[in-house]
Amino acid sequence: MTVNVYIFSMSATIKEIAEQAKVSIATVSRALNNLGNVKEETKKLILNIAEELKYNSNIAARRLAKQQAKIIGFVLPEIEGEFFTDIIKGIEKEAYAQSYHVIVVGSHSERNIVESILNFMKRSLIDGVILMIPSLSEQIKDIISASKIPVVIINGKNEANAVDTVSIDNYQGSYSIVNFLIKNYHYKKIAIIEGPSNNNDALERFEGYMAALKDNGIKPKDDWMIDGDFTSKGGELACSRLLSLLKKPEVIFASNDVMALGCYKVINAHGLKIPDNIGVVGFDHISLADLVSPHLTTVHVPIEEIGQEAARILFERINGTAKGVSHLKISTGIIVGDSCKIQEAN
Amino acid sequence: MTVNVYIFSMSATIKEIAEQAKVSIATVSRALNNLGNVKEETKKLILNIAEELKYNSNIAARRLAKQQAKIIGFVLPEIEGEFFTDIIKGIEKEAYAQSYHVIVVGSHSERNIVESILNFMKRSLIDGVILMIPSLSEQIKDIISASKIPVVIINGKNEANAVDTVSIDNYQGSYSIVNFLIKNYHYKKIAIIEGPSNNNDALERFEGYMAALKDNGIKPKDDWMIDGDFTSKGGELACSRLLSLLKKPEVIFASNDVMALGCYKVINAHGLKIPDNIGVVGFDHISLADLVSPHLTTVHVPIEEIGQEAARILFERINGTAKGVSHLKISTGIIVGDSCKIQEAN
DNA sequence: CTGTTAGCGCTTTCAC
DNA sequence: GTGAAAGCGCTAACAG
Repeated sequence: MTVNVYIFSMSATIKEIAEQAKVSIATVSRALNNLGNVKEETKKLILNIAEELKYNSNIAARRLAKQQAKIIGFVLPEIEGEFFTDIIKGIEKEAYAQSYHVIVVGSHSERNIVESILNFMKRSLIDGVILMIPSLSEQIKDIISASKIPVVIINGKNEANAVDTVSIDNYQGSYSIVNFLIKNYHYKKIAIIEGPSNNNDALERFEGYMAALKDNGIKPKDDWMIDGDFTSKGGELACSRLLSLLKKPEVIFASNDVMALGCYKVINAHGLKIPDNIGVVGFDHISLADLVSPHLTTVHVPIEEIGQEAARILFERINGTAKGVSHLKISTGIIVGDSCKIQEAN
Repeated sequence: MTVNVYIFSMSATIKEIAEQAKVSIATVSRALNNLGNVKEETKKLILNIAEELKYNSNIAARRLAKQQAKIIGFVLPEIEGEFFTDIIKGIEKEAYAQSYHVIVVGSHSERNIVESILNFMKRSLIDGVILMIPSLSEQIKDIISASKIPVVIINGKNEANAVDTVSIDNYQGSYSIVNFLIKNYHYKKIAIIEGPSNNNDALERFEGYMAALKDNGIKPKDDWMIDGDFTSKGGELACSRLLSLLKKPEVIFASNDVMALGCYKVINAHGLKIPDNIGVVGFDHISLADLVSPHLTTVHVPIEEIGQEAARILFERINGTAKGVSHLKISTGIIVGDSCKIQEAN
């Protein structure tokens, strides 16, 4: 690509192209948009001139005429986290492939999620929107169902409503790592630190844990199911409880990595060694899982893929090629670190 | 705010308002845009009707007429990092205050930065752009200088060119933490693990280190200045080198947190204790700095503020209120963790 | 103060 | 195949 100043010199309009090609603007429009009904010859001529003039269509004008924005929106939740970047990247990638742009709005002190969404939907600013929200309020549900533009929700519990959703397959991820602990490491005494009780991810992860135990003939033990809150401090507290038990577990499944790190801290403070004295596994595969020592064994969540799939589904709906409501579950994988150790048969 | 279905029902146009108010569309436009020259009475009437009709201006139409997009762009670099989210949040916050929207484009396998930028600037899509790039190629410089729309660069070395920049005050951050190590903890033997030699941040951090030593009458020691590359592995290697020296330093200043974590790993592996046997400090204050134990003492970088300031400067330029080229340095702060210990006088 | 009117650049009928 | 012309919804002179 050659970069030169002309690119910015007041991009040519179809009118100018029409003049040079000695045709009408209608023909230019047709040629440029590949609408057929244009003689090959004139079309080539027009395309050449357009190229020469470094023509770029004026997006606002096209939008006005077509009543279509070629923009989708992404509403950021209020919560913090390192993963938005990746989600945005995924969305943007797909949007690029569809020649769409992505507008990002956030919710913050001066504005709540509802307002963000509404502001988006009104004014014919965008053609579709991706929402990332921990839970759907009634108000938001109303907005969505009244909305004229397609909506895809990331990580909402798919409450069988008519909205497309994309979410992590927490159940599968949880099941497979617990199963892995049993089958591969021969762990039998597996504790879990749960997430917030009102959090859907946390709930599904717990269910996966229970199912894996059951399928392996292991009886769950109440003492080994501790409440947590997805924070480091919460992990520490829960871990302390577990270490103070008379019958300690052999391994702790923290239902997110941040809590697993809390466990690391407490276990070290107790003068114990991971994985020799006790194993730890997490869920999420946040970047620091690979930075701590020993490396954390955890469930990998393909974050960028979530964004990309959400966008893909949104475009299916925008383009009218969707064939029913999607509730996509993104599968996870296992990252094998050094925080677990094969147990001798006993 | 009351949410109801009407919001989405084909937003009214100024024409409809004009009909109901029995005035011309021009008057409606004036009233809506607060342009004066409208009798208070009619204005109130118009505003009422607009409210009633849930009027929302059609953005595309306004853009076309005003030749102004009310959108700014943000170009994501190819590099990874947890901080984009915060930067975007900062930008979006400021944009919201100015009633602007933010479009995000990324650079990835299918598209390089140059292409992203060009695509942005052409087509009158946006009114200004914020670029986040590690270094300015000649090509990009050309594009920027030819550009008709304002550009603000985040984290570029401000090469005295005419472009506004916002960057971290690496020198000050580095100087102050090293100074803090000396003044507060009485460290005298301070090693540094440098960043990549072609990285401007790394260079400035090194200079801050040197200056702080000098101002405290401490002579730098070649053995204690080790090359690094901002990766965890690089931190490990450098730390190993330092621990193998006959004359070991008392504390290691890793010029970013990730390398500091590499040090943690090696120091633990050597059976040494932080901060009893050796201290460690970092730079960046990434989220895991607070999750490891002992908590890392490091330099805090206010990331969201960077985005917000970049946007603020961009709007100054868009609105024509800028008074010369800005090269803003964002000051850092010190996060006191537990990875350092006061040294006894010796 | 208010109305008329000419665009902004593009798409899209409807004739020819 | 191609052109003329009517908008899309809004802004901004220009009259009055």
